[in-house]
Amino acid sequence: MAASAMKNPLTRKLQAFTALSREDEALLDRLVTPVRAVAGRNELVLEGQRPADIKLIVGGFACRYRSMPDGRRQILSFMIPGDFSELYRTPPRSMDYGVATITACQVVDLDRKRLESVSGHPAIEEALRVCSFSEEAITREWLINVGRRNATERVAHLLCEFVVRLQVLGLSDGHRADFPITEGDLADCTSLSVVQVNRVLRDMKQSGILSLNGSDLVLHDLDRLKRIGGFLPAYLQLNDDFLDVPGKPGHDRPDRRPTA
Amino acid sequence: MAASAMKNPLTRKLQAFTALSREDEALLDRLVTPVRAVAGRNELVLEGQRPADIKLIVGGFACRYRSMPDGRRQILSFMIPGDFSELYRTPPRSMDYGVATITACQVVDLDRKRLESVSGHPAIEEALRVCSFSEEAITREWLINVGRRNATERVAHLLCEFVVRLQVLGLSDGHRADFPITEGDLADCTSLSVVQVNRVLRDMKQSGILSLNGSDLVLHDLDRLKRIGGFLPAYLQLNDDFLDVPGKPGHDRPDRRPTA
DNA sequence: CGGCAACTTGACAATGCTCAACGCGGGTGG
DNA sequence: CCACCCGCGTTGAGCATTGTCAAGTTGCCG
Repeated sequence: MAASAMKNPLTRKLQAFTALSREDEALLDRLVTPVRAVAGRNELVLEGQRPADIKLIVGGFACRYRSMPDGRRQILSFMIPGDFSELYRTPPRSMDYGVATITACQVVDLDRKRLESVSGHPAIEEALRVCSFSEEAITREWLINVGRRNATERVAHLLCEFVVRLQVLGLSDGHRADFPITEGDLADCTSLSVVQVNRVLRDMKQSGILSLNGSDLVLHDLDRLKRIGGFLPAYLQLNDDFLDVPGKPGHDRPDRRPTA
Repeated sequence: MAASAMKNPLTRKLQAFTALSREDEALLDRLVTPVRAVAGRNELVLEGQRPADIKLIVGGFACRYRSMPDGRRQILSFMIPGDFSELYRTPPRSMDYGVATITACQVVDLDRKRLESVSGHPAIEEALRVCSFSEEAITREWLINVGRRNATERVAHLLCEFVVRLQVLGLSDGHRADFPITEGDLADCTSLSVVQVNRVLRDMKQSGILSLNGSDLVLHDLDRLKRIGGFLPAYLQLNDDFLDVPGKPGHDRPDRRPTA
């Protein structure tokens, strides 16, 4: 696993969907460069515009969002390392959402032509298609989350999804993660008020489900959290390696964290 | 419009995205056959399954949906004539949603191979890509709807979207439409209770915004409805023919408070 | 004519929002 | 170096929107 920790986040993510050859990996390595640093709380793509190139996050967290006329914001999806601002299809007349960093990010500006260099590499193309489906499924899941789950369930589901996605990248062992997301961000994801998010987190801390000091998130009782949120990870379309084996309460996978 | 009313709904929809040649139209005509009749309230694709072929609706209304453990249902999108159950990409391991008819429908069962016969027809491929983006944008819009709009706004937005989409197919003049959707269906779309949907519709009828007798829907004050719902149709990615001319009063910021 | 699905309405309950206030820490400018 | 400020977190009180429950009507179809 030490070698795999060196892989770039895009490769890691796509390998969670489909097996890739060494040539595929080499091509992806070439794609993920040059990297540009962007501070936190910065716009990457403005709402309603049609950016010249596609942004690929390789470090840090960003989000797609929409602003409401009254100034409120709805986050449409989290973007974590390995995620594109647009996915594998002809761009539309104009984007219906914006993209902004949450934390400081490392970003690759991908010319659309350059992204097409993957054509002729069926495994990568297949992985990108599954990736595309996975993202749509996440949006559907968020619609369910906001529409049909109460405050506690929403936060629980969101945390479960987040940690699984990080685990794919080797950024979490499935229980602990660096979580620099503010309560305001969580509120914008779940369509709750900041106050309500705060209360939900307080209750979860008090019942020993999780702890959150600064940006250090620890999920002490992941199974409980999954049950609360009704989290069933099949929609993420991941390989079986990343999905739970049913019946195992504490499925610890040793050492996914490079430095701790 | 008489000749164009003869076109099949798929052709009409795709032409709202991109211009098509006569050969393209002929190909699409061949695709939309044979047609099978399905009664209302019937499953077309079961949740969690991976159907052998793609369903294309050519008549009637259907929906994508998810069932919750407590038996409630969330409708993820309306399917109207011209809509596919899956869109233009490699199918996933399993579907995270089901597809069911709402009214009696006419359905084409499309072998995946057969759908690939459009390759080599760039205009159709382009239209399908835009179509795909449009559908995703609709899902995002629904997430906004459920997350950030109150009951009146949600219903207003849903009705606006529905009528515009029907207009593209020639199934509405933009003000009147056959609307065989029950209040229960609307509740499942908007994440409201049936009771609340009923109250919203009652208020709208009383304030003269719309009337609804049986399945005959008339929108008397479309601009007001758009303002209430904050409906801005750009996300549908339609040709300018189908979009509002800017500068009309309908483009103000939406009313935040409900009508009464 | 009976039955069922959809629609309708009122009364009540609850989930989560708004408002307001305060703590805390890191950064910044004087 | 210190004071201030701003973003973030925290908490309580009151209340609005919407859900739940219950009951009754309508209308269609067999």
